[in-house]
Amino acid sequence: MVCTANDLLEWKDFPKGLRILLLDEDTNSAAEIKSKLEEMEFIVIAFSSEHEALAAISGKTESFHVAIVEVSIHNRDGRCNFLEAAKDLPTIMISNEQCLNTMMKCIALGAVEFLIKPLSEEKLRNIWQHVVHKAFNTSESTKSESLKSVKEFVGSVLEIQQQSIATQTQVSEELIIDTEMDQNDHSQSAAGDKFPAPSTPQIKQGGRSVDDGDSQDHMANNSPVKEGAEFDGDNKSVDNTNNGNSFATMEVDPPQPTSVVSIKEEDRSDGSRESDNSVPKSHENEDTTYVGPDSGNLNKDSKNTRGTKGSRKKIKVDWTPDLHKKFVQAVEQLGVDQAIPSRILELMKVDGLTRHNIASHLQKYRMHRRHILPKQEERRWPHPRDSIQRNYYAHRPVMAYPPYHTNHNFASGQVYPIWGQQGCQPPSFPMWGPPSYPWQPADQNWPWKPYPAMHADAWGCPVYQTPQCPPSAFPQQAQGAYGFHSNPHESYGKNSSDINPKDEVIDKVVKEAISKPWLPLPIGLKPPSTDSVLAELSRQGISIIPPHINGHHPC
DNA sequence: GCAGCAATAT
DNA sequence: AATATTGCTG
Repeated sequence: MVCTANDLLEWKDFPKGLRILLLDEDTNSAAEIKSKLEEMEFIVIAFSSEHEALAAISGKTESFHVAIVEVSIHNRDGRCNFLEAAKDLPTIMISNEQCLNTMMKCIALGAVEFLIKPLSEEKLRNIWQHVVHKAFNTSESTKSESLKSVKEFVGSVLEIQQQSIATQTQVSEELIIDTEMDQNDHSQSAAGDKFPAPSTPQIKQGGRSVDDGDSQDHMANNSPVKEGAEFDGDNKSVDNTNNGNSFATMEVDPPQPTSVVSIKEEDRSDGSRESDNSVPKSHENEDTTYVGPDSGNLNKDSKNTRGTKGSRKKIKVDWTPDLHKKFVQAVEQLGVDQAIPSRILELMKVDGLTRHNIASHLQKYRMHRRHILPKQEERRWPHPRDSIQRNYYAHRPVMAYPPYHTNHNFASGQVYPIWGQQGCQPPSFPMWGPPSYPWQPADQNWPWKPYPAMHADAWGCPVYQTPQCPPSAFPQQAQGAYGFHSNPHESYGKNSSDINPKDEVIDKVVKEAISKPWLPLPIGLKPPSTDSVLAELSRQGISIIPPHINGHHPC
């Protein structure tokens, strides 16, 4: 029985009526589970053999909304096959054994959750969340009819909620999670239990069902929601796990995890802000990150009537390094030439992001590449002029900064981020990918945001605060620091060495500068004062200073 | 209707 | 400063 969009009424009592495929060879267990599920008014179709179950879903996963499959170390392999065959069906594994290996394998193969028997009513009650999650996180093309139906329903519910926020009475309250305050503990039937185990998804708000404009149907979620809420999104697996009150988190979908975007709402000057009682609008960033780009939300401003796209609050996507990395990966994957917003959006699989967001980011990204990479190349492969010049570039702290980045930033001690994996990164700044990734090249680097990795030293050249890399030519270091490496080959491999000068490098530079003061200083640098030089040397343990330091030519 | 770009708004 | 939005063009 396929469910179509016309069956919305069918979900009047959602999640009652969800069709569940149950596969458990242990007849006693199966009967018990089936009984519990039926008490909750789910429709259970039980199978005692994997073969039958596979036959049942073969080619028509739309016959079910969710599958509950028992697994043990004995039938694990077979279950893997099942998971493979049931890719489009949210599958919950159940077992008597808490075998981490098996659990991981199942999850890795796409199981949405792994529950250990016995299954309590609480555990079973929330399984609908997987269905909803799947419904919202599967591409339209591969989505089964049953999931489409659910999605449609959920979308309609959420929309209704938005429109009647004030009175959150309506229909399936179960799905509603309110936003602002509290949450988490609703006693509602659906979301009710306290987050059961591992990954039981908690839908918190949902929101958007419609895209705004272009959107895809993703939802977004956030992690730290501040005031408004948005809806969920997906899960970036590990990361966005909810902190205790995750608002809109949906469960994760192993096969293709999507991420969530965090968005900040900006205050709008127009009066539409209405109500919100909410919080003092601290808008600024801080916590106001929302997730979910779309309109959604209920809370905050949603009140307005507009339906789908009317008054969408303004939300800002926070292009975190991680998100940017995803973006870059998508671009690289598509090829710079074919990277267009819609495709990037698809590849990124980040809920909440819209094509507009990406277009905007892409615009900036391209601009960076266009303006910066060429110059970078020049610097990277300078025309051999004279040996002196070359020597100079090879050993001096050159100010090889792209125009985009003003030197004064360094001068003022401001710090910059390292966008990319080629540089030494602070422990908290994860590498963006193994060297084998095709995308990693230059793109990932663009220092748009300050990052506490380097600062200007007395010489006016960037120096890492936590030097850990071997010496290398400075021009590159400077570039790496700015994240404008354009040569992928150099990028990895020497990685950290390109960017973080070590103490010895600094020493070398300092010594050289001291011993050859007649050499030109890098553009943009002003000669250090003797005092600063001495201070720097002293700081680095260099006490012997050549007599000619004061401007006398050594020869 | 989308993509891309530039200008402008937030 | 970083993004979003808008207006235009193709």
